[in-house]
Amino acid sequence: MSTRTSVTANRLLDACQALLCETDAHEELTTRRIAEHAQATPSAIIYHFGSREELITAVAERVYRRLNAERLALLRRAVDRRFPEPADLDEVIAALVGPSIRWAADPQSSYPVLSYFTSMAHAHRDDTAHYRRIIEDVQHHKAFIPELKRIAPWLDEVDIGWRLNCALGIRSQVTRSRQRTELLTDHQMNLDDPELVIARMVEVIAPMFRR
Amino acid sequence: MSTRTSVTANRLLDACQALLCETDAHEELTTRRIAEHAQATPSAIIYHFGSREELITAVAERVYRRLNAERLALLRRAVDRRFPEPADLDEVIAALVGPSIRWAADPQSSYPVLSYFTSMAHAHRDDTAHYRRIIEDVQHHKAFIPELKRIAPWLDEVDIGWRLNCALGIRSQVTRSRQRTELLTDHQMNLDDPELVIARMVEVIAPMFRR
DNA sequence: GCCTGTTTCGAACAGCATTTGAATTCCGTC
DNA sequence: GACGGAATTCAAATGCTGTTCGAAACAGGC
Repeated sequence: MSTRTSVTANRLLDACQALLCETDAHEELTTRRIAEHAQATPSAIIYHFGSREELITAVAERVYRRLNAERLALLRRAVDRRFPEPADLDEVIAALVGPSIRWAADPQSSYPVLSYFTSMAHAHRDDTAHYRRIIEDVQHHKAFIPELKRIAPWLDEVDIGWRLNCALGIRSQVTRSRQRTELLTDHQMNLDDPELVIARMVEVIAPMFRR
Repeated sequence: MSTRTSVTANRLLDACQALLCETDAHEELTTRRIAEHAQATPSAIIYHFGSREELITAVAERVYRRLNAERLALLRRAVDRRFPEPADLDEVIAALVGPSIRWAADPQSSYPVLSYFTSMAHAHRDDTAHYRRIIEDVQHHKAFIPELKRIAPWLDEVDIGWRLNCALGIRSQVTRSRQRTELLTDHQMNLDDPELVIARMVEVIAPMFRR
């Protein structure tokens, strides 16, 4: 196997990402089509990544990293703005859920990669690390715990983690089950405006951290 | 195609469900293996159901129906207990999320079917009805709206639907991302005890519907 | 007995991810 | 510039997959 950094490897990553974002027909995400799109052969995928799944995982990891960086940058900004006082709760929650919501609403973004990847990781719940590894990486989320603890010191760390987890569940529901959200709200909510959706989420999540 | 009710069709449904529940290796959910387990041939799957996916969908539908019935029975019980007063909020929320949580915690249950099915339906977001049909069926969830409206009359129907949707997101997070939940709560929460988890969820969801 | 419609089955087919081994390209060293 | 060994590419082959097809087996009404 190679270093995963050759020009071909990068073209494969880009091709895979493009196919995941452009089309909704993920049936067509075959090694042959990815390779064709990258001007390579299916064997190149195996050579550089070991398997088709590991290529997809590598793509997802790239995208995840960008999303996480955005999240953490927003958290830092929220903290800095009030330091040394605790950050504003609404702003921290917006930092937590905002990037996902904005990406999911933007048809230009790479969000479909994450959407597809998490579905797959859940379906193959068995499996050899490489799917789960990314899904279970909660370090960036854990970064929110200390600040939330400062905001709501009467909650212990378990309570904070539990509420954080619930907030993430709400986020997933909104980003990944858009149509269900629409049906339950009778199409009265404008899900195309991410800032409005974020405000709605803050409105529901913030009370979890209040007395 | 047949009526889907012949003895062979039923054996195929049972075999598919058994394979989905028994093993974690869903790679192995092939037409040949399902057929073998049902003492039939792969062609029988096509003949009775049209495709492998439609067989899986039929299995999921069967399981969904049972879960929904359980949910609605609990809702009715909660309503009847206080009639003509509005039902107890905590009890209504427990009716909404309880069955899923209990099924997910019970290794004997058919919950893996739903877990697998929803993942697949999300991954193939493109697609021809037959996956989505079940996922987007929110009628049983909508049944909760009128009662929640009686409990929290100061919220309009959109607010209720939105909060209901958020509650479902929390439920999904807990049932489907168990390990993430464990990590965020530092393994301090006993996720094996469904009643304890339900109580924790009520504690977080109920405030959404309070003034 | 036959005939019609339903159900089963085995043999094919196209497509898939991956393996293999040979061919090609690359690059530091002579 | 030429050599040698490693890194990379590729075409062909392997063993899966879901599905198609046509022939066989079976059913029940006349």
